[in-house]
Amino acid sequence: MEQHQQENQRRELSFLHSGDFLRRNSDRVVENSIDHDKPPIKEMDFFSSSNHSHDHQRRKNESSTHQIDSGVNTGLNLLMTSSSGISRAANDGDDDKSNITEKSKLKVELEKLHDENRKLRSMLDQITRRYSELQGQLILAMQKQAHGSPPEQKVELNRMSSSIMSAQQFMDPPRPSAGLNVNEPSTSEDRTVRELSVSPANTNEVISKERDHPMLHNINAAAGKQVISNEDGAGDDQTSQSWGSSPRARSSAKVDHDQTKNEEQGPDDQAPFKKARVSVRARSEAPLISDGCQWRKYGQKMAKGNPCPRAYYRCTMAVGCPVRKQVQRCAEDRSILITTYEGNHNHPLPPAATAMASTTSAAAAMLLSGSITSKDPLTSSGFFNSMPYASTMATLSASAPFPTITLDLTHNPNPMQFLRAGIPQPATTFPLPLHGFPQHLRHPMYAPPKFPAAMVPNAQLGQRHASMVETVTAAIASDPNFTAALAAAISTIIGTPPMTTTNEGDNNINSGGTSNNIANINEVAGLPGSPQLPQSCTTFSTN
DNA sequence: CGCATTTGACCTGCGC
DNA sequence: GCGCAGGTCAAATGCG
Repeated sequence: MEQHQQENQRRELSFLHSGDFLRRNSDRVVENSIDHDKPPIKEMDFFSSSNHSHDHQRRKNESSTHQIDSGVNTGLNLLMTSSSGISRAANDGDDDKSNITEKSKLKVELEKLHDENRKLRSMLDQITRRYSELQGQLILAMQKQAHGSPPEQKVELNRMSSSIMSAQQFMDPPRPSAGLNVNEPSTSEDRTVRELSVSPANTNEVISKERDHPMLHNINAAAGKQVISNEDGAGDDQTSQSWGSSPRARSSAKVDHDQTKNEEQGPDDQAPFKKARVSVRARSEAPLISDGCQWRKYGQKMAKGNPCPRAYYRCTMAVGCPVRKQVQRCAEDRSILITTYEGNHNHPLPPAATAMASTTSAAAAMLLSGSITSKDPLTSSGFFNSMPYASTMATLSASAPFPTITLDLTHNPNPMQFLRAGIPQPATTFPLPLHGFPQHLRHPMYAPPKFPAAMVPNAQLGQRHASMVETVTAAIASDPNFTAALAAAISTIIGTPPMTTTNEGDNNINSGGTSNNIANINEVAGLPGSPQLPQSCTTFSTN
C-alpha cells in the first residue's frame, strides 16, 4: 500500500506541478481508495462537479492512468458514468476476482480524480486570491499615478480603480472564489460557496436559497443593479425589484432598496440604480428570433414612436428565472427585429444560447463597469473614449433610462456596430440573451459543452435556435476586434495574470486607437465581478 | 384539459 | 398633482 501511496503522490505531482498543497490530500486519496464500501453517489457528485473543469485535466489523467495501471485497460471515459456500466456489463462473463479488482481500481481512479478536482479548486482559489492582491496593487498604483497626472488622466485613473474595487465586491466576500460553482461534496464552507452560485445540479436549490441569501442575487444580477449590500444581506433582492411581479412586491422591494440605499450609500454615491440591458438588432422575418431559451409571452404593448407592438417575454426554462426580453420590430425597417434582454438566467443555458449569452455578458460587463461607479454617466465615457465599443456604451448610459448596449447585427461587414442607446432608435435592437448563466465568463469550467441533458431543450428547439445562433455568432466572429477582445477577456478570467493586461490597459488609457481595445476590454470584462457574467453575467447582470 | 397567448386594467416612475 | 409611457398582471380566449 505504501508503494501505491508513493505512486499516487508521484502521479499527482506530475499532474499539476503545483506544490505542497497537492500533497496534502494525497493521504486522503489513499484512504478513500481503501474504502471500497463508499457509496456510488460519490461518482455522481464527482461528475456533476468536474465535468467542465476537468475536461483537459482528464486527458492528462488518462494517460497517467494507463501508464500506472498497466494491465487494466479500463477503456473508461471517466466522464461518462454509463461507460463504466457498459464496461462492467461486458465483463459479466469474467471471473469475479478480476471484476472486483477492476472495480476497486476504478474506484481508486475516481477518488483520485475527485481529489484532483479539489486540488484544482484550491489552485483556483489561490489564483483568485493572487488576482485580488494584484488588483489591490493595481488600484494603489493607479491612485499613485493619478496624483501625478494631468487632471483629465487623473479622473480616468480614479474611475478605473473605482470600477475595479466596485466589481471586486462581488468577488471578495465571503471568499475569493465565492462566485465559483464547484459542485462537489465537501465542507460546509464549500457548501456556502455553492449556495452563492448556480449550477446545473443545484439550480432549484439555489433558486430557493435566493430568497434567503440576497448575496446570491448580488452575484446573479450584479450588473445592472449595483449591489449595495454584501455584508448583512439586508433583503436587497435586486432582481425581484427589477422584475417584481406584483405591485405589492414591487412596493416592498422599493422600500428595501431605498432603505438600503440610505443606509449604505454615502451622499456622494447616490447614482440612481440603473438596469443594464443588451439589445440586439438582427434581420428576421420571423416574429420571434429563437435564442436558445424558452420564453413565455406575458404582455404586449404599443410603444411610443413605433407602430409595431412591443412584446414582453419571460424566460421559462427555470422557475423564477428573472430574465425578460422585449421584442419589437424596427419602425423604419420591419425586417429588423430588436430584442432587448434584461436580467441573468439563474439556470444553465443550452449550448445554443450560451454563445450569445457569453457575448452579451461581456458587453454588459463593459457597459456596467463603465457606468456603475460613475455618478455622471457622461463623464464615465471618458474612460472609454479610447474604446470604440465603450464610448458608445457610455453614451447610452447617459441618456437611456437603463444603460443599454446595442449590438447591431444587421450590417454584415461590421455587425458589431454599437448604437447610441436611449436615443429613440427606431428600434432595431434585437438583443442577445444577456447573461445567460453568468458564471460562464468567469468560470469557464461551467461552459456549456457538458450541460445535463435534462437542461438542454429538445433537439428541435436546438435546431430552431441554431439559425439564430449561427447568425449572431457569424456576425460576432466577423468582427475581429470584438472577438479578440472577448477571447482576451475570457483568458483573463480563466487565470492569465491579470496584471499583465491590466497594466497594458493602464498604460494605454489615454493613448487612444484601436490597439487599446483588447487591453481595455480585458480590464473591464475580466473584472471579478463581471457579469455573471452574468452574472451579470452575469455578474454583471443586466438587472 | 392543459398550456400558451391575448388583451384590458392596473401600477410605477418620470416629466411638466 | 396630473398625465404619459413603460411594464406587469391576470382573466379571457385560443389551440393542440
